[in-house]
Amino acid sequence: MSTVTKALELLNYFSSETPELGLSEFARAAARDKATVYRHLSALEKSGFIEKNPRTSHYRLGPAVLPLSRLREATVPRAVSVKQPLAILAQSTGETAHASLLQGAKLVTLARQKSQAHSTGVVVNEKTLPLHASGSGLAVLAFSGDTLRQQSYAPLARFTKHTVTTPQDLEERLTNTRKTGFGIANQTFETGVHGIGAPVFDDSGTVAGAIAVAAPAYRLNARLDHTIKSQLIIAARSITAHWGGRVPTKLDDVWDEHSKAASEIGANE
Amino acid sequence: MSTVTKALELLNYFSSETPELGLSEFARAAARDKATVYRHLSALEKSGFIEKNPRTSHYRLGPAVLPLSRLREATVPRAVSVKQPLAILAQSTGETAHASLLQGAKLVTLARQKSQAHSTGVVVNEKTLPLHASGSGLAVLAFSGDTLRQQSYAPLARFTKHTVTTPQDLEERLTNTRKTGFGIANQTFETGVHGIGAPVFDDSGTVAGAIAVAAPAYRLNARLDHTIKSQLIIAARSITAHWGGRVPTKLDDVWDEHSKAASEIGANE
DNA sequence: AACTATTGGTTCAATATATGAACCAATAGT
DNA sequence: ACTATTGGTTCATATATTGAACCAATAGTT
Repeated sequence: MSTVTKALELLNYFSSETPELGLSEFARAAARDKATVYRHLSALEKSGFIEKNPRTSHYRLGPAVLPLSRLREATVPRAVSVKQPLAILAQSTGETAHASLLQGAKLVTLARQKSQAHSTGVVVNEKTLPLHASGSGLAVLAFSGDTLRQQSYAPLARFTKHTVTTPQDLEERLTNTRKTGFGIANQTFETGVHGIGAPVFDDSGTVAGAIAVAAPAYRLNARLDHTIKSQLIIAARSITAHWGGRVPTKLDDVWDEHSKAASEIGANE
Repeated sequence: MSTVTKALELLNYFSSETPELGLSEFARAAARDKATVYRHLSALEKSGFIEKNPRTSHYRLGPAVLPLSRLREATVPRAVSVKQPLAILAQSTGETAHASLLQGAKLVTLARQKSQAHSTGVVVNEKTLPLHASGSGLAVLAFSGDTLRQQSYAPLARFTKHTVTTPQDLEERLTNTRKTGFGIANQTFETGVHGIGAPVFDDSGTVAGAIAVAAPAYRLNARLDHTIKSQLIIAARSITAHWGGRVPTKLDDVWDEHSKAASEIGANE
């Protein structure tokens, strides 16, 4: 592993729960020598990627990331093209909509949108989504290469009593995801929360992220399930197009099936 | 210079004008060996800080900067506390308002707000502001340490025929900035554009950035000048407070002077 | 169609750079 | 007053970084 990679890896230890870390904490977390970590942190600080909290003398993210993020968004617009579909998704389903970006083996939040329809709703926090236990994660895994899938096997963390924790079970869910076109996380990440996710593709020709709708499990009936899935298809297709990607033919067909089924149900009502 | 610093420095070669660069371009720009640059770029790519455009195989900023920027803003809110004062600034002056962040020896755009008052207005592009030739830059330089001032001397680039290009002239302007509490850039950066800037401080106890109003030179009369300065004082104080900083006592007094003078003028009208 | 210049990427010996154990001084906790 | 922790530094050792030379593949010229 190159020095640069090791240094940049340190940035991953920041999170909304621990936005600041001391030198020793870093060294412990990264399991590296204190002197090494110190030099890496100093280098990052010099470049403005981190800075020291003048009061605690702990390290926190620095201002340099802001202009980079602006420029990235100007170069490759992601957040901006997600905004509208996400708003529609939240509004039409009456639930919380969420868009995430695949980052190496992590699924990070890009944007989210709470609906005003109900007084109770799912609150999404800023943590990265688990690939094996969230609707978005399953959607991404199911349509990504083997490399990512193998990485995600490593330790299948348990979040609730419904979390899948064996590679076999996971593989089964992924097969199901490919068959239905949706990643289903029925209380596998958080008890009481039912998540449904769909993959989004970009110009690299691979999965780039996912969108999902999270609803309180008790509110999810057949009708809502249908609404969510139909709206997810629309949103996923729109975002994929904006990101310069193409929905794989197979998935496209599966989603078409769903739309047809939906219209039949509509006819029966 | 550490390897990490050298690698991160490469990110500075991205700009809104050149959002993508090839390997050879990078090597030329950074004046370093191609092999070295290649490894640095590969390391950055591995961490998601850059990615290759699948079509051109050139490098561009990667998705990793987005979540970092979100987290930075969640940890140390900057953009969010600038938004409202900037909007008020633009509205009350009828001109373009701009907020920037001091990043090493660079002044990068944090946010901007165009006013709707006039059909013509100053368009601010995304480039970094020159320290010696912009209102914001002078404001920052005047209230920052010697280290930064010396760095900024290096090559005083000429932008217009009014640009100051000698250290002596610059020092004179800085003295004036300290005396009046405002950085004045009358067509020193762009012909026809008159910029007025004020410094903003944060919890580090030093200048952290600046806000400025840019107006077409022909529109700037005594009255508008007064309005802009008065509003800048309000905005700069508000933002400084939100950023956890304190306006230096001397500057505070100077600004108080201006307010008093303003009320006198008001009385004469 | 042959020539030339340029591109992104790779190799390997030379060496400059990163590493970590031991060591500070300064707080914080007991 | 003692102990454990903190952020930070030193220096010989080892290892990762460096760059000249070298690819194969396009792109531009003649």
